[in-house]
Amino acid sequence: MNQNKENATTRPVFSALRESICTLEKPFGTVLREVELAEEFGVSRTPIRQALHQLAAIGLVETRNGVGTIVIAGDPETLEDIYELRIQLTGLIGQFATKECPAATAREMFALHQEALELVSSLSPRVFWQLNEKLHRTVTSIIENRELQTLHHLYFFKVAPFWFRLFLNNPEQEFSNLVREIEETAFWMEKGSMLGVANIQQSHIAMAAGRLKSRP
Amino acid sequence: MNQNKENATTRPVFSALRESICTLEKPFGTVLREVELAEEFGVSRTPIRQALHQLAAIGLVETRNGVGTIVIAGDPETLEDIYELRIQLTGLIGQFATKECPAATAREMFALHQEALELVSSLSPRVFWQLNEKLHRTVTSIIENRELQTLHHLYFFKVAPFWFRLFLNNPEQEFSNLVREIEETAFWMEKGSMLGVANIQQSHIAMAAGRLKSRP
DNA sequence: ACCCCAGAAGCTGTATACATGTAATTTCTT
DNA sequence: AAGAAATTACATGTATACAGCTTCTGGGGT
Repeated sequence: MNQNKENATTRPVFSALRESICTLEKPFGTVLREVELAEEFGVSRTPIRQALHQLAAIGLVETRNGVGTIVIAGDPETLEDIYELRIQLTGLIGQFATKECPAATAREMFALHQEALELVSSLSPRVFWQLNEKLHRTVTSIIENRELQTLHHLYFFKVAPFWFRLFLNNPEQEFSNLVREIEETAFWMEKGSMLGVANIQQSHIAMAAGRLKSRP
Repeated sequence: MNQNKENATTRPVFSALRESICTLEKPFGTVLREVELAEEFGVSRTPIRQALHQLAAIGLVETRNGVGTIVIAGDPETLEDIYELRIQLTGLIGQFATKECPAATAREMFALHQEALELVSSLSPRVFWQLNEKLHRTVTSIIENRELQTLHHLYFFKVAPFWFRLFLNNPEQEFSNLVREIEETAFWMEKGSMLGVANIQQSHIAMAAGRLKSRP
């Protein structure tokens, strides 16, 4: 759950695999084999195994003896459970956020909005992913309760495979939604209403969940 | 986070260590050494390391290169964060619980109450731990959202070291509190009000948090 | 007497060899 | 020819050897 700073070898493997999974480069059902990954990353099986175990711990993969490690992120069965809980968790941000919005954070969000406006025409999946991650990290930083911070971070990656699928199906629409989300978040941050930030985040997550439901 | 069913070797080590930590047999600051544990459990370092990594993933320990794995469960610094979030999570049970209380579950809780009444005089730490765990498992079973179930389970173990310390300081008081908690939970279960169950749970957790604050 | 640095001891991190589990394929039987 | 049992190929699980990092200790310089 806590992804530790730790091991210089395991950490990059973990991050790379997590991103591959969230961006559907390795979609639901993909089988990951330790020896293959070991050769790919140029390390032994040991750190690969550690990374896979960490991914299993946060529920992105499942390891089966004699078979392999299977990607279970994006499992349609658990879609509703994950989104419903994430919506509630996001609502809690309002209660556990900093009273005031640090000026630096608001500026960061405005800068992100500018950046997004410039890059929106690219429709690049990689850019879309990076903007989303930056938005997420900035919002997370205003949470003062470290436990909620950890959970919010965790569930970002749990829902990522779902909304990334939405993006691939309709890049223009989702990209413009993202720009609006960033804009509205920046607005409430400047106004200093952390409750507003939480509500906006909650709304966008709930709307994404709705779009997923309507088009499976 | 998910404690997998998995490995026949790693799993028992993980469970045993988790219980040792939660019952303060290995209190905050204890250093766990892989070779020692390996000899103690009669296995190699490999499964021990896996168990320790799992414990680190759920935030009960922290591994430092060249030093050892240190128990950080019960860290006074994070006490407030953990309890505040757990209180909120427990409140969510009301929204995500089964509509009706399964008759078997209510009966289980009544049986637990009887058992608790019989065993209360023992004041045994082990009994106290087991009753608490049973209460927890039964309450968890009425949660229909699997993600919330996982989190509720996770945070039970995260706060365990704190209330177990309360118990050791004042066994009679805490044992009688536990019996009341079980009794009240059983009452609401029989009434069929899952919201009532959630509220009772939330109250007792909040009260425990209060007791911890007043006597550090 | 005190401080600083070097070196040894002991820990975790990584690599690799071996054991065990799973599933597909092949072969033998009917 | 069809089906079931055995074998084989290949996956993860476990054990162990070696490398790198921390910390403590002891000796020498000031």
